[in-house]
Amino acid sequence: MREVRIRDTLSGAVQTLDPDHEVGIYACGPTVYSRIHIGNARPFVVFSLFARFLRSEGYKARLVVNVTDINDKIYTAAAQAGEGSAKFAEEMTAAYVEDTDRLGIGRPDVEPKATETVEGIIELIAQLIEKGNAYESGGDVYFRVRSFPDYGKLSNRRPEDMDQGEEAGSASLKEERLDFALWKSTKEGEDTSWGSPWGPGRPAWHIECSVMAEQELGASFAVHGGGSDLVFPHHENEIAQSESAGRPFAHVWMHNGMVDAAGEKMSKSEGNIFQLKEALDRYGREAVVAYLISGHYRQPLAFGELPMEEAVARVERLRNFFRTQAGRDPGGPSREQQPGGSREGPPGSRIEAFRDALADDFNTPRAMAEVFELVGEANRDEVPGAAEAVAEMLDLVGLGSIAEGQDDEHPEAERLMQERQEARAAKDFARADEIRDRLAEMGFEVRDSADGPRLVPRS
RNA sequence: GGCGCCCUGGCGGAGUGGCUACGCAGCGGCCUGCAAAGCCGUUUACACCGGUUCGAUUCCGGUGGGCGCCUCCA
Repeated sequence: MREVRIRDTLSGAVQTLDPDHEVGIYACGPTVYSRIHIGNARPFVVFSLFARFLRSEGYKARLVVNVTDINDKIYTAAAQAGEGSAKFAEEMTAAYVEDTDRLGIGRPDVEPKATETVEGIIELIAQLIEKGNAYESGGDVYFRVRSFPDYGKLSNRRPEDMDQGEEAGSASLKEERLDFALWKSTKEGEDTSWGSPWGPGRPAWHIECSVMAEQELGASFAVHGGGSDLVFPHHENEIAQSESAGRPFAHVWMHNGMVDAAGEKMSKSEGNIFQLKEALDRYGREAVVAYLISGHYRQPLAFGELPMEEAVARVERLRNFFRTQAGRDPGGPSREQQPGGSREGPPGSRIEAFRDALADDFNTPRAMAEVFELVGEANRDEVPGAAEAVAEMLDLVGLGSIAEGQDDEHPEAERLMQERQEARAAKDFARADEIRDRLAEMGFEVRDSADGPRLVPRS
C-alpha cells in the first residue's frame, strides 16, 4: 500500500490520506438541467479513477457522486421543453447515467439525489435555525454568514472583501446580502414542492450536498471533490452549513481544473459546450478517457479538434502495440508472473513508477509517460511480460479495453487476404494492390510483417 | 478592485537546483514489391528583468501576458 498524497485546496498543502480508515470521497455531480458536456465528465472520470486506484492499492474507498435534481434552472428548462420539472429532471438524470456509462469506467458506489434527501435537509436547516445560524424570512430560510467566523477559509477570501457593491434585488428577504438561501418558498410556476416547518418550498442549492455527504459517508470524511468553479460559493457554503451545525466535514478538498474551449471555460452559459455524448460518438470512449487524463487533474485542459485527434492517435499507438505483441508472444511466457512478483525488470519497474505517479497527487500524465516508455521499449526489443504490464496499467486508468483484441473474424476478408498473399508470391503486385483496395473498402487495412499479413479494422 | 492559478521545444503536456519526461505533427533515414505499423535521427524548450547559489527552467522579488472565482456553472 502506497502513501497517497493529494494537494488540499483548504490548507494549500499536500495531505496524506489515512490508510487505516475508509477513504470516503464525495464528488459533486451535475445539476441535471441538460445533457452533460465534457467539462462535466472530467470530475466524473477523475474521481472514479482515483477511487479505483486507491482500491488497487489496498485502501477501502467509497465514492459518492450526487445528482442535484432540484434547481431553478431545472424549472426554467422544463418549462421551455414544455414538460413537468420532475419528469424533465428524471429524463436528464437518465441521460447523464447513459452518457457516463458509455465512458466504461463503472459507476460510483452511491448516487444520491436531492429529491430523495429533502427530509434530512429540513432537519439540518431546523438545526441551523435553532443554533442561530439561520433564520426564516417570508417562507424562505437563509444562512447567516456572519454567524460563522470561518466563512471564507476555503476560498481564501474575507466577507469584508465580498461585501461591496449594491444589493441587486430591491425586495430582499435577507438580513445581509452575503447570506445565502437554504430553503426557498414555492414560487409561481414551480410545479414541485415539499412541506416544511416554513411552509411549502424546496431546498436551495448548497444544502443538499452537506446532507448527502454526511448521510453516505458520515460526519467526517476523507475527500471532498468537484470542479474548481465550485470552490466559491458552493463548497464554502457547504462548510459553513455543516460545521455550524457542529458536524465536522471533509478533511481534504480536491478540485479539478476547468475544460476550456478556445481559451475560454466551457460552460452552458457561455454557449461553447461540447456534449459528452457527441464526443463519445465522434472519437470513441477510449479517446475521450485518454484525453481527460492527458493533463494533471488540477490544471485547465484545452478542448478542441486537435487535442482530441491526438488522444485518438495515442489510443491507436497503444492498440498497435497490443497487436504486434499478440503476434510476437502468442503463448505469453510471462503469464505466470504474479502481481507483486518481480518488480525489478523493465515491466515491473514501470508499473511501480506508474503507481508512484498516481500516488503523488494523482499525476496521470506522468503515469501515462511510463506506459509509453514501456511500449517503446517493447516495440524495440522483446520485453517479457510487457503486454500484461501495459494492460495492467491501462486498466487502472480506465483504458483496459484497449488491450482486448477487437479484431473480429471476417471470413471474406481473410479469404481475400490469402488471395493477395498468393498474388504477392507470384509477384503480381498489381493484383495484390487491387485486393488491398477492396479490403480497404470493406474497412480493413492490411499490414505486412515478417510474421505474415495482418488485417486491421480501420478506425 | 479582492483571492487564486498559469506562462516549457511546431502543438499538447509532465517535471527537476546540475542528469533524454511523454504524446502528437513535420522533416530525414531504416525496414518493405509498394504501403501501413514499428525503429533511429531531428539543429541553443523552459515569457522578460533582477537577486540567492559553485550552478536556476526549477528558489525569491519585480515586469509583461493569459485564465479561473468573486452571480448560475464540473
